[in-house]
Amino acid sequence: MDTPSGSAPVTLEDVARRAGVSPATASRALNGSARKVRDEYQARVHAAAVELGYIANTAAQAVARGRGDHLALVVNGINDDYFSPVAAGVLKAAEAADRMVTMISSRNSAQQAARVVSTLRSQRPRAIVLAGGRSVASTFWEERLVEELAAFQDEGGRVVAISEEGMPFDTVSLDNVSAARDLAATLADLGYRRVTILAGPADARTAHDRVQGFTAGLAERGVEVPPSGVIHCGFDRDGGYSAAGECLRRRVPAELVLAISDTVAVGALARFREAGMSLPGDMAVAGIDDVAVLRDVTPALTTVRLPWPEAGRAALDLALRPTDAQPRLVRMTGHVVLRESTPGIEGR
Amino acid sequence: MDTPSGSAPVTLEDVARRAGVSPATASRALNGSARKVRDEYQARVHAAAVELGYIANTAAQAVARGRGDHLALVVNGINDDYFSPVAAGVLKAAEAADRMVTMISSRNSAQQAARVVSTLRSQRPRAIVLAGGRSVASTFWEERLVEELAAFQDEGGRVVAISEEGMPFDTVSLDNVSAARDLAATLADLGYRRVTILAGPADARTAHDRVQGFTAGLAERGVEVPPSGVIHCGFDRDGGYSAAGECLRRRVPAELVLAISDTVAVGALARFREAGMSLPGDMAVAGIDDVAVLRDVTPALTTVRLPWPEAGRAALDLALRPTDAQPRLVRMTGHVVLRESTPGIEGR
DNA sequence: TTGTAAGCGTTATCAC
DNA sequence: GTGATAACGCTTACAA
Repeated sequence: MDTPSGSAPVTLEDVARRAGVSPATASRALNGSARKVRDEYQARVHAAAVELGYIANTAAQAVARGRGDHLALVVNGINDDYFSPVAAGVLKAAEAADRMVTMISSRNSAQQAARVVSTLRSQRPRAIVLAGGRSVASTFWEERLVEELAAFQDEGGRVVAISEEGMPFDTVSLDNVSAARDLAATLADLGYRRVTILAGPADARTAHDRVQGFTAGLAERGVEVPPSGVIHCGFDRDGGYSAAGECLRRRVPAELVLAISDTVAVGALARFREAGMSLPGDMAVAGIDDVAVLRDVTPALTTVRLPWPEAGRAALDLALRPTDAQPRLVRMTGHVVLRESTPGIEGR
Repeated sequence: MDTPSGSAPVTLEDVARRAGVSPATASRALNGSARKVRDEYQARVHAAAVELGYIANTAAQAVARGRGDHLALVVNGINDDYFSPVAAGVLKAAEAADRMVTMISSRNSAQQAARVVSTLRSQRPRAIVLAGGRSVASTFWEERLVEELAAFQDEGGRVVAISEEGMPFDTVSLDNVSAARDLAATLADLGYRRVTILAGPADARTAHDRVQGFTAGLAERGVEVPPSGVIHCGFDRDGGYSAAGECLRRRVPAELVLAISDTVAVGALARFREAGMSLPGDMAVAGIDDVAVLRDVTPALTTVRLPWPEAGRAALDLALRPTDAQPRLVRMTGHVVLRESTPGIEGR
């Protein structure tokens, strides 16, 4: 407790000596072990540990056991829409399982992700959870990333992806296609016919799937989106902002803008308002994700609620419940939330 | 590269053997060392490492060296207003310094924080950065936390706090008092006289300091805030929402609401709008922090921009530049940003 | 400069 | 059940 200044950390041996037992017994008493330790020793060791303020050295444990018992979480970026909800889900589950989580950002780049996984490998974590959408095409760095993860798995680590299906690892996927389809269909049913899609980056899988869903949902209701009605943009607020500008410039006749994400939608809202449009009167806007922090924008945003925290939880479950079986897949779906930004079309 | 299935990780010894040198030489060649290694061996070892796909086991390194070389970042919570900007600053600086960062949440509780630091200690990181405001009073768990950190420092780790001044560790502090004072004074100069303060939790140091700053800044301009004009609430959006409701209920005559944070301000905005008020016509609202994700609320929020990312950077600098000197202190200040939510009072 | 060998703190094996 | 003792992978005196 009141350790003298500049002291070295208390080791297991210190505890053992103090308790009058062997280091082996102390180890068995303090950390789990198949073996039982006599109650008296148990007590003595625990007492000694507390008195000395012993804290196990996890690095040493990792060396001895061949692998640490913590988890690593790779996210696209700290400012990413999905970071917060996913991380919250993972962290909560991790806490319940009494596991430490190392979070690290791959900054939206497969190259960085590959590097990051490589670094992570050196920590010998129990599992790596990779959160973040992949590319449409399989790029060099995407492949490198998969190799790196495969190598990790090969060494005895576990890999879980929260992303689109298709990686050769346990995966938790949110159904972007049907989320977008449901939203589009619902709004078509509300009467919208002339639709513009803010499509995000052409090479991002998540964006691609959602656009696919939008067009499919609209098509089911007999609504066509002309090529000029699909505007690609960045997967963030500024992307939505400039895409909305482009939308204005092109003078596409539209009564509804379908954005691939809430953040993009909010950017669009800002741009339209700047153009003097009345919202939602002059233009209806909807997004996907139901980002919590955006709940106070005006008009309140119609969106699809996607269970990101649950996905995080599920990912940790997969990570903690190893299996020899083929890669497992957990699919999750969202549900449409209608709000003020897309009033029904009464009499236009 | 193409490791056979189920293989054990490549060790330094494997590399050494392959390169035809001793493990010692391989170690010196791959990881920094005072010693020089003959160029030929250097090359051979590096080649062998690449061929074998060697990745150093940081756990083993940490055991051998007595301490790891990664950093740990303790944040209040993933959904915290300050999490994202601070973490971004820290992570960026860490990346520049080629350091891994373990992030972990203390979930707004000193008790959790103490526990978390204890766990972190077991990882033997180079430094622990503690981000998050402290309490007004020194509670049991606050003290426990400080003890835990002190013990860590005693063992040779470094501690840096991003919080209010006063902890016995290197500290980066943002001047909450003057931020609030500047804002209040500026708005008083704009003509506001009847002011209500959404004060946040009474025991949170950050909130306390900002309220102090508000009243001081107003007092300097001859504006008094009656006791009923100070409403305590949660340090989040919902806190602001309900406090604004309370404000309405009390029928406090006010033309300006000063919220201790942007998030609280946004909650208030929502509540006022719900009450049918026109904003900013019927009520001016201002916050503090300049949270990026809130930039699209309407009306645009007057606030004080606080350099959180820079604080994160500065904290990492302190962590990476050890010193024997007394705890160092880096003070940072913000600047007022006037926007639409607080138009000047023309003729009321 | 290089190699040998002794640690680092912990766990696992195997006698007792 | 317990305790030597040998790993674990790496670093670092100390010799050579």
